[in-house]
Amino acid sequence: MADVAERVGVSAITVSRAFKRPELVGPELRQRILDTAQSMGYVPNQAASALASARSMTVAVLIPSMTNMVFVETLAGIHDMLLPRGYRALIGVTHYSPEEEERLIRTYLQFQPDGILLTGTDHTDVTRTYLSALSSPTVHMMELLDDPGSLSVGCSQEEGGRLMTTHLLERGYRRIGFVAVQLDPRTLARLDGYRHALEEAGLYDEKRVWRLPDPSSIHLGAAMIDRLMAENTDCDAVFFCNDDLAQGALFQCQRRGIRVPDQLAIAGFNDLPASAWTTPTLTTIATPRYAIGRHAAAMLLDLMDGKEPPRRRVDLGLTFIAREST
Amino acid sequence: MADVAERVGVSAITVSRAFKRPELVGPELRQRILDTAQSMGYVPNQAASALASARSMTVAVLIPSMTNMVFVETLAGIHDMLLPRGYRALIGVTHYSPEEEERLIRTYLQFQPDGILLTGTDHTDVTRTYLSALSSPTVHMMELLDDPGSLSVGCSQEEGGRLMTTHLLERGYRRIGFVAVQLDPRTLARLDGYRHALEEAGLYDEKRVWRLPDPSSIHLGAAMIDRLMAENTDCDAVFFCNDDLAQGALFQCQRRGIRVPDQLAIAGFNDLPASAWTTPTLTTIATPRYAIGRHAAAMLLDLMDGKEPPRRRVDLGLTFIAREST
DNA sequence: CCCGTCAAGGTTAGCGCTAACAGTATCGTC
DNA sequence: GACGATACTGTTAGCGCTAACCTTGACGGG
Repeated sequence: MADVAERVGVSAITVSRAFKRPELVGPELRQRILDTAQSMGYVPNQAASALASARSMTVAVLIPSMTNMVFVETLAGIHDMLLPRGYRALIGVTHYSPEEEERLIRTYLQFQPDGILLTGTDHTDVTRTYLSALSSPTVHMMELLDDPGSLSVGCSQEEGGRLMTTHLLERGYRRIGFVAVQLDPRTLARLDGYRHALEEAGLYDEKRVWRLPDPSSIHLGAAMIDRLMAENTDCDAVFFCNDDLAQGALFQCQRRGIRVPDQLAIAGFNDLPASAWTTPTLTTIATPRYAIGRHAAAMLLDLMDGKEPPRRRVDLGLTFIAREST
Repeated sequence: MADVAERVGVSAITVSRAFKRPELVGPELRQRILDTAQSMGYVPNQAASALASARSMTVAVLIPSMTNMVFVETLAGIHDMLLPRGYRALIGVTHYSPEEEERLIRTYLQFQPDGILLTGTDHTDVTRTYLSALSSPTVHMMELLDDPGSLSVGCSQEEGGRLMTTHLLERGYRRIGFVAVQLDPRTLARLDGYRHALEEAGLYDEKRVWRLPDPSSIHLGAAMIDRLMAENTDCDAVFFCNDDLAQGALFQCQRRGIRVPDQLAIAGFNDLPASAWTTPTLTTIATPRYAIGRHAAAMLLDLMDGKEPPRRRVDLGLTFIAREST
């Protein structure tokens, strides 16, 4: 920066301003500075800038998984919102573990992020201590928090579970199963919604619920159909906590000649792209994950500007999508 | 850091060393320092560290797309390799545009990355200038470079195209079509492989090649089947440049009652998870994308340590997977 | 012509850390 | 008992930038 300044014949601060506060430098001088910098291959040093200004222009984003498209799309929303404003996302993958999240938080605090985006509400006490000791704002994504002190953007997973179960009841199914995998808080909330809806109808039966800690996959969904058949289940419908699971189930039903939905109805969650194309097409619930990313980032931008966001809790709702599989 | 040092009764540099060069500090003093830091909520400031040490412990990673699982898995490989060594990835999405890539490079150079990972070999001149002026090493992923001055980890896309086409010829197909979308260099290399194989067999016909700039999707694959039927194509096999495209085609064939592979054979590329489960299952070529990420990161780690990597060009090969659709 | 105002640019100091070099005990060896 | 090696800790200076304050000159109103 000093070299550029000398070449142009100004002081270093003017070069700094030409980059960071362009309105404070005369237009033609500014252009000369930028051109000279370009020709000299000069690029401002972000570490020095962060140190001097106490602004890292960085947002730490923690998501449970990178291979789950749901979070990747959330990330895209965050990205699209932050980049134009000059902020960069520092992405961490927690693998659904609050302990891993704590470790990542510790690492990422070293970057003095100007804001933090977390997935879910399931954090360790240490994580909570770190965050409350921090001056940077934190926004929680996916699930909604009732605590008025916290900021959250998401949708009600419990309502999703309830919605789908109610739909199945309306279609006349009475022995509705539920397959829960991963067992993260969002899956369990969907399970709660399912249970409440069935309890209200007097039809809840624990033996129609399968809980598996494995990650969701097509393969596992197919394996679950085999298991249900082997166990001679009496289910007339199965609600899978995730679309890829349900897709695997549909594939396997097709292979085994199980007629869907006549013999067994199948429902999913999240509306992944392939769900509109399977045979039969999959009844599911679309979650606004891209919008969640955008909104959470927008809220964070407000907070980092020192503004109070319009709402501290934003429910972006769910879209029920009835298709052929139920 | 000064506060922690004072509390423990040592100098600041000892605190610094307790974190960054633990072997230089006596074990029990080190523990006392770490405990005190923890209790005071002290976390080292990465910006100051980067400034003083001229090491950002950051690697810039540029990928074309976040919604394409192929690159997400590559990212996972990179992540898994870099994190244990203390490096962080700064992820940029180029949307398949060399100009966007140039813009991102400019932005990310501000972070003084210790290394750079790029996808493909298609870069603007300005990007190349930036990189050659830089002291940090760069590794190219996915495609292989013949230039001995460059470092690359990937597999031969052209060979992939050739492999699949040869397989189709061996199975007796003679009027083999190709659907190319996105039209990025990797797709075009597969198309080249396809063309060369057919030319050698004297069976290449330009009218059986479809080129579309749109991104790959199930929807587009399904639409292509409709288009092929509407155009009354004489193809007995179609090689889709991507699995999701091929999956869409399979779904649509099933819907329209087109028998696969008897009436029309269908092949894909990349081996996405669902391809083993469609009806019929999809013949495809598995690409070692996770391994590419790991290897590229490992190569970069060597270079950042000042070591020369064992090889400057690593071909991780392809795996042909014959299934029911051909 | 004085004064206040404003735009454009400069000076000074310091952000929090670590490289490089400089001690200072302690120990074993001859 | 002198000497070098080893293990640990300290001192000094500076990384590249920007916040906060300061200077200068142009301009316009009364």
